[in-house]
Amino acid sequence: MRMTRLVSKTLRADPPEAETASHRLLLRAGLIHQVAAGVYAYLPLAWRSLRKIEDIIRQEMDAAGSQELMMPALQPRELWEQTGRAAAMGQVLFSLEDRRGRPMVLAPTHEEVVTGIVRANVQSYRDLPVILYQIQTKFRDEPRPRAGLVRVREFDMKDAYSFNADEESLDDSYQAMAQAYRNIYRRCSLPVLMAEADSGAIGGKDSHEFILSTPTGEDTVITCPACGYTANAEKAEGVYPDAMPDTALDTALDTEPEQPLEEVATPGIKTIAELAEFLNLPTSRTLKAVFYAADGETVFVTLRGDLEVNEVKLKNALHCQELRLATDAEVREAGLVAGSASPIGISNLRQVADPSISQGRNFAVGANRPDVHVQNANYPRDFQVDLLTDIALAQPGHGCPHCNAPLEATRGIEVGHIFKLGTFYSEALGALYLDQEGRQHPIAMGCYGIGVGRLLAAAIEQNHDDRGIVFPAPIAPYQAHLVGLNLTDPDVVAAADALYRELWAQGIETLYDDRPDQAAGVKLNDADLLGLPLRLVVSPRNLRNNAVEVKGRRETEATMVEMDGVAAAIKQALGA
RNA sequence: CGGGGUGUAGCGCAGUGGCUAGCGCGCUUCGUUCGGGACGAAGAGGUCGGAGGUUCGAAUCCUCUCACCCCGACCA
Repeated sequence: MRMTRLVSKTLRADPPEAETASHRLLLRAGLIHQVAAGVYAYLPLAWRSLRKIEDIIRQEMDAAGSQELMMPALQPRELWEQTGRAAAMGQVLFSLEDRRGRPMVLAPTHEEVVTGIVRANVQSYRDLPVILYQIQTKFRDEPRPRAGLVRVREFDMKDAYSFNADEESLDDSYQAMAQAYRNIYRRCSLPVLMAEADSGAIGGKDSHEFILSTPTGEDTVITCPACGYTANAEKAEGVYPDAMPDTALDTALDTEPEQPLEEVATPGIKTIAELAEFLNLPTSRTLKAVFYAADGETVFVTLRGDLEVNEVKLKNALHCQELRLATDAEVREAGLVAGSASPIGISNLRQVADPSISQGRNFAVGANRPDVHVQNANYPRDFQVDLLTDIALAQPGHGCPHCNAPLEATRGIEVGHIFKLGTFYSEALGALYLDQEGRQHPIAMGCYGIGVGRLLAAAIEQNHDDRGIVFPAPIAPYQAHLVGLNLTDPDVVAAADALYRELWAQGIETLYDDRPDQAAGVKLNDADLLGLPLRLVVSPRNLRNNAVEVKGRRETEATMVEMDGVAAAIKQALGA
């Protein structure tokens, strides 16, 4: 490709609206063009890169025994009513009407349609297992698109669906997909973490996310450096620090006898931090009360003062669709005193608590009266709860649930997610098969997603320097960036043109900076910005030595190669 | 949806009631330059996000509205 014919232009300065590296570089290098919030055109350079990612995905998916197909993005809304997901997805589901007024949606994912396809085509255990995949445009009306291609409303996703006779077979498909995913990321030069993840309201047993560690990521992953335990923070379990054996305080806490309840005046004290300081106690000797609205019902949540609520765990525990913090009005209406609320004496609300409330004794807690707290609260002596279950957020420093070593936290971008779905969709949509004995069963399903554009963004997030993108060779739009310097010199033009033709003839994808009127600095800076693996410079100086200058994007020093041997040298460099 | 911010030339910005709306980059033409973002000269390019209002007069003041960005609850 000649740069004089390339539609996109590089930007001289960073676009001010772009915060994250990938967003900034995608815009600046002319790879994407924004059309609306979270809606982007992929310009030719990006599209070449995306197609390479797709090729890698296809090769690995095919190798794992799955079959590619293509499903429609436009679907009847009715299909989504059947599984209840129209309501579950809410505003995220792009909805429209056709000319007859029939409700339609732009699909955010394809479980409904793919299950229908399998229902129509699979009747026997002999037809299973099946894994189907596509690479197709998805639509999600996200509340807040952000960071360029990281979070958008229209995006290309590789989505795969496995259909198996039983759980054991499902596990085989799941493992095959997990391995395919690892291969895909490795081939894209992306070191990912495979983290245990929440499987969402639909349920199912296993779920893993593939997270690329970057400081700008939206997700937090909890890892154990000792045993390798890795889980999304929303899913992760942690052993609370007080339960760890080596603090004197804990031993004291465990043996301390329960003391009688005692009111204490706490003027103006509203937060846990203030309370702990006022009473000269660690926050782990207080109880924290938080109020949520779960599908409209106000729920009273208690956990130890040093812990935070994991809303995903709470949502799963409550089996509700919508969970949010209760508003001030709802709190008042329920008769609660924000800043001094207490589970003691609450009888009109559903109460949920974390087991941490019984790790330790004689807690300080609110008194349900302003400016008063209570000391020496003990569960279950002083209050009861309707549900006692793990709803705490694992935090760095907490103990690993497997080996008790201190956990660490990492930010990252989710670049893939795999789920065991179980039989939710096959039951809702009647995708059944007959086993050897002629008995009917719902098909066990799994689903597996990779955001292709997000993967490109993540690759750039991970592979760049202060001069620009550093494309991993397998996903670079072109392999070589041929720069002609001083192209007003006919000899240089002739030599560069000839080399350009030769490289393509040798199968080396080459971008040719044939702009006649740009200064050397502009061209070299653009080459760094675009970040193709190899840069070749043809110039009068090099031509006098009958040589071409070759430099890898990550290298600081160039090497001179004889003109005749350039193609061979490039092939060797790219092969290595 | 809550909070914060921005809309003026292709891009980045200046312009707080007064003449024909400016600056830098980019773009066009000519000339000079030519290895890390050149120089000179001459040009082209604007519904000042949109609608309504106030005023002799609005990019500027008021009302409404739309779009986009950033921070929080969701996901590939």
